Amino acid sequence: MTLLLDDRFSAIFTRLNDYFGDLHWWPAESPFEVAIGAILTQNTAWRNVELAINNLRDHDLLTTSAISGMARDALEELIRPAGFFHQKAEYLHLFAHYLCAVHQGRIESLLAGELAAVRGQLLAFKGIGPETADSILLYAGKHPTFVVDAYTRRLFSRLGLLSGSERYGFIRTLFMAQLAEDVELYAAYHALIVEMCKQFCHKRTPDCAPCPLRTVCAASTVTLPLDRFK
DNA sequence: CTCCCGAGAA
DNA sequence: TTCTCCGGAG
Repeated sequence: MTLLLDDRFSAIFTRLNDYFGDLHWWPAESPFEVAIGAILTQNTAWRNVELAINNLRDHDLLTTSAISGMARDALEELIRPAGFFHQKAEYLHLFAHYLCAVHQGRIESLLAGELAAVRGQLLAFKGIGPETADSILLYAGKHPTFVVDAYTRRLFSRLGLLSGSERYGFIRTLFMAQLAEDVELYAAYHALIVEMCKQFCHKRTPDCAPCPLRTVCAASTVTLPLDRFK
């Protein structure tokens, strides 16, 4: 794949970072809690994930051994607010069981390997796809991998930098090729993209008028002169 | 492609 | 009532 350097990817980061500042992602108190959140938030509003995680925290169940040891139906009830609770309970169980059986219950042990190798191991789990794997790798494992989600596709297609239908791996590789290999940069950028879409770049009716990227956005409904990106 | 699912906003 | 939400499996 041939990729030409395009400073717009860095320019967008700068604009977002100037506007939103440090968002302090990922909101979690431990690497394993990051993984739980990453699985629970699949196609689910973070608000609902917080309800589920708080249920687990209130019962001191945010550990691999606790998750692994509890009954499936009890786990389902606690994570119910996060939706898709039957499958997510299975995913959490499978992951926690493995960590307890092979890594003494320490996700840090699994995440300690090389990026590509650990990524392959994560993707082998039922319930962990590319976005969930990259979220765990980046925010729990501090590995330099870029997280691509529906927000990334939507924002950058509206900006005119993606069509939106590219494969996950293509978009991930594109961002990593355009940016310095930096865990903090990748972590902050993904957080900024999420916040940007939650506040302005909504799916159906984007709020373009107050959007901090309106002057550089191809899809902005705000009428502007043609001096974009300068 | 369809299905999985609750919660709050529109 | 419908839509959307920090996707993934079959």
